[in-house]
Amino acid sequence: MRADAQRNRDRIVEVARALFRAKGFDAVSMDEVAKGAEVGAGTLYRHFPAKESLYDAVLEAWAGKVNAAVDRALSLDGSAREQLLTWLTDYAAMLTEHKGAAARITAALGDPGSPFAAKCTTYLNANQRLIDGLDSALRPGVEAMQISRLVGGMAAVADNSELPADAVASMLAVVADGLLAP
Amino acid sequence: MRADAQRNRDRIVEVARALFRAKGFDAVSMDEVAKGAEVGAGTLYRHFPAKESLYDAVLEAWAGKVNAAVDRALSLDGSAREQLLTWLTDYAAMLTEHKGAAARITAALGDPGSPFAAKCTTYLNANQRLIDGLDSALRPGVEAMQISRLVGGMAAVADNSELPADAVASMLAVVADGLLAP
DNA sequence: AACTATACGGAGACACTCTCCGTTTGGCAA
DNA sequence: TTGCCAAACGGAGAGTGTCTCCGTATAGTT
Repeated sequence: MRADAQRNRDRIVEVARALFRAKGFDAVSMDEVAKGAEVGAGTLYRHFPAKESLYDAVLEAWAGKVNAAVDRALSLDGSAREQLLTWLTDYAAMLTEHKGAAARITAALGDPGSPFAAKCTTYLNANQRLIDGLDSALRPGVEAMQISRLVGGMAAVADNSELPADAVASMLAVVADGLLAP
Repeated sequence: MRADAQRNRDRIVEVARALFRAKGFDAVSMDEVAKGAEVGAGTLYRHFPAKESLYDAVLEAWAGKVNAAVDRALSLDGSAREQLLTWLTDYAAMLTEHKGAAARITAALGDPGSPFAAKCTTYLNANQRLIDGLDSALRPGVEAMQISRLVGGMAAVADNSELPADAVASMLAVVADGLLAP
């Protein structure tokens, strides 16, 4: 990539990150990003062929936190319920960190063609590692996809309605108890 | 209301119902509805000041089914778990009957200014009746809003990803077990 | 210094929601 | 029946998005 192209790309992602964090996916226009990064619309769209691709680039580093979170939960010195709840809470928090991300990523869970496909795989693997780690404490037949959807759905609701942390926690507690073996 | 206005309104709702059912909220344009009902855009917007108001009108009758469903569940001859699961399943099925409805209604749950406010109240009341009916079988402190959000979130995920019935059922089973007393 | 692949910018095509306002019409009163 | 006017109509177009096209500029190489 040419040096000017790299510079522009970096600046675009930086500006977009700030805007998305402040206003959420829908409320940010591509024009706004282009103006902020001082590039033309054409340049913006050559780097990121769709708005979702730009969003994906913005979330890049953040996806790496997922594995750290599952490690942390599994290494926790507590009951299976505590470990599970820790992970679910962290997981939901990461999904709601950027407004609009939870619904988008959860919707993409089964779609290999989505710009978020790589992130979905990361998530599913993390949940699988959790299932393996908690082993027999979970109800039989629980799958990674199921947990991803359950928590993704809760995170999307929390995000949409801007719920306080305790409302989210009480919903996650219900999900956690449901996931543990009867 | 003048007779021609009534006729137009009825035709608009009828056309919109068919379109929304077939394509979902986002994929239907107001122009399309106007063309289909053979009215101008101005007429459409006089009857329904926003697209969501039209959607609300389309869902009108359907909201009445909610109370019937909660009655059915409570009068069921079975365990509390069976009653709860029956209701959650019916509830989720009603939310996913129209593409896009689950996410919209769930997002409106705490917003009295939404066009869906009346429907939200109906839902919340239905869940409250369920809580009263099941009484001590549920975990302490469960609220109607909580159940509405939990199931609304699941329904939204199911709707977005077009999940098969058994995938939805397995998620609802987790939620149901979580809601029952430990 | 010349050359070319690469990248740039911004006008504008296209799709949407929603508004404004001149025109038409249903329903009533004389 | 006729005349009136409040109520209703229709559609052009304002405003706001996403994304494309293509003539122009420039980085990096020879």
